[in-house]
Amino acid sequence: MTAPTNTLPHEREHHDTKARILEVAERLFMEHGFSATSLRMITGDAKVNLASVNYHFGSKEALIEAVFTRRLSPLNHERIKHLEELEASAAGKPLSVEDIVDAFVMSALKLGDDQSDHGVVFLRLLGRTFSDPSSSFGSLLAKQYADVVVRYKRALIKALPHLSEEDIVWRMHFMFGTMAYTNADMDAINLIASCKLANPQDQAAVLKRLASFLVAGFKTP
Amino acid sequence: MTAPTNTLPHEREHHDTKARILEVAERLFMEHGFSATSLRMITGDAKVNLASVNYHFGSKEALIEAVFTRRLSPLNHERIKHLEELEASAAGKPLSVEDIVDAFVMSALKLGDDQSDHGVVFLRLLGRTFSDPSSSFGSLLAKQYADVVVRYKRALIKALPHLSEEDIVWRMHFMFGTMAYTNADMDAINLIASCKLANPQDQAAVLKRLASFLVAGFKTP
DNA sequence: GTAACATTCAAACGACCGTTTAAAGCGGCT
DNA sequence: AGCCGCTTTAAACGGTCGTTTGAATGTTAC
Repeated sequence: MTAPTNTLPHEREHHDTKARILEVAERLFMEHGFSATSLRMITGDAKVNLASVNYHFGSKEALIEAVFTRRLSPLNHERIKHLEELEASAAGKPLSVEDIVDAFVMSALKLGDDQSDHGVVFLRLLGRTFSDPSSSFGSLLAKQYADVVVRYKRALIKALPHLSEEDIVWRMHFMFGTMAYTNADMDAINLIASCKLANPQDQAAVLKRLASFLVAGFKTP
Repeated sequence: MTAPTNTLPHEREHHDTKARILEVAERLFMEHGFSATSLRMITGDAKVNLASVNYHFGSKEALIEAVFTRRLSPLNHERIKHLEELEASAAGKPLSVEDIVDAFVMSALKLGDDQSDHGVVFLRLLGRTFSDPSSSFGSLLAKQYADVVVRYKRALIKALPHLSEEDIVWRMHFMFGTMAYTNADMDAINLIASCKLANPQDQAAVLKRLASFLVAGFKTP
């Protein structure tokens, strides 16, 4: 039909249109949102033909899904792997809240598959999407996150046995929210600051602060 | 020119078109986002003529601004008033973190000017907008929040003298984020839950949980 | 009544949207 | 050579967008 089959004809003759579309789309979606980013903006920036998107992905919505699964799936697999390693070391004992939150938050840093800040760009996109009402991605995100949620919830229940499940659930909700927003609107910090910040874009340092903030929230009785 | 002058002709003959536009717009913006909500959707739901928006507000963007200032301004004034009352009672002594966070978070509940949940609807819209990249509202929100930020920051610095200003700023950033997301995506909680929650839409109870979560985050060394 | 004003209305404007089409380009193959 | 997939291209499609227009409608003041 249309999409590339398994046979890769000559792998990367004249640079892959598909990959460049994904990259530019990710950036523009992050900058302008989904419905405000037109295919003409994407194909224009990527210097490919307008019809390429529908040829390679089928539709704009399918492109959005592709942008997501490309990054979100590795991220959540990393989160699960990270947690499993902790559980293996603990040998049945409950994990510390510190370790659990750390695993969830810091896994985001290991997204630097190839290049520098691609992972961070995607994190911001992800944060913005969590509160984007543009339908249908809710179920997509739900599916992608389902396993992560189940496992971290189980670990937190074990780590905080004095809390009810309802408490755990709400605090996880708050954690997701803080995480999403922190990455989404990193510029807003300057609104609050009005003083020079040491490392306004040192992701690792920010996430460390975030983690300790969240740990304290989880631990409160 | 176009907009209604100070002279109010007969106050409310055939119910005010302008008010109904504002109300419907607020709801639809919340449900679908800004760029995905068309003026035809708004005027259709509000049962007013399409041109009414441009007649009464001038443009779509001006309508969005109107939707915001109508609700956000009273909210932030309430936050400031709440904080000032605490400070008056304290007579120069530092406030407790509990009181400060409580004032910020709970002020949202006092928005029920006239009706039931209009305030909550707006809170969700506000949360979604915080991470909406649709430009220009950044400066609008910044202006609306400037005073609130300054005062709460000052109060928190006094309440937590052992923390650096940088710590305070980041934790306020986290608070803003958690607050925004919590109200924006109240449905996502069901994704995490998979167990029956006692009060999934009792705003007051949720905000109480949120406040204690945030207080613990602020207090951590 | 009528002039002046404020509001509503149906219709149209040009611009941009996502998508489709049909032809052209191009590498690998026999 | 010629054919065959795959990919790119330019152009157009129908539709929706925000906005504007000019006439109709109501409302107030003299």
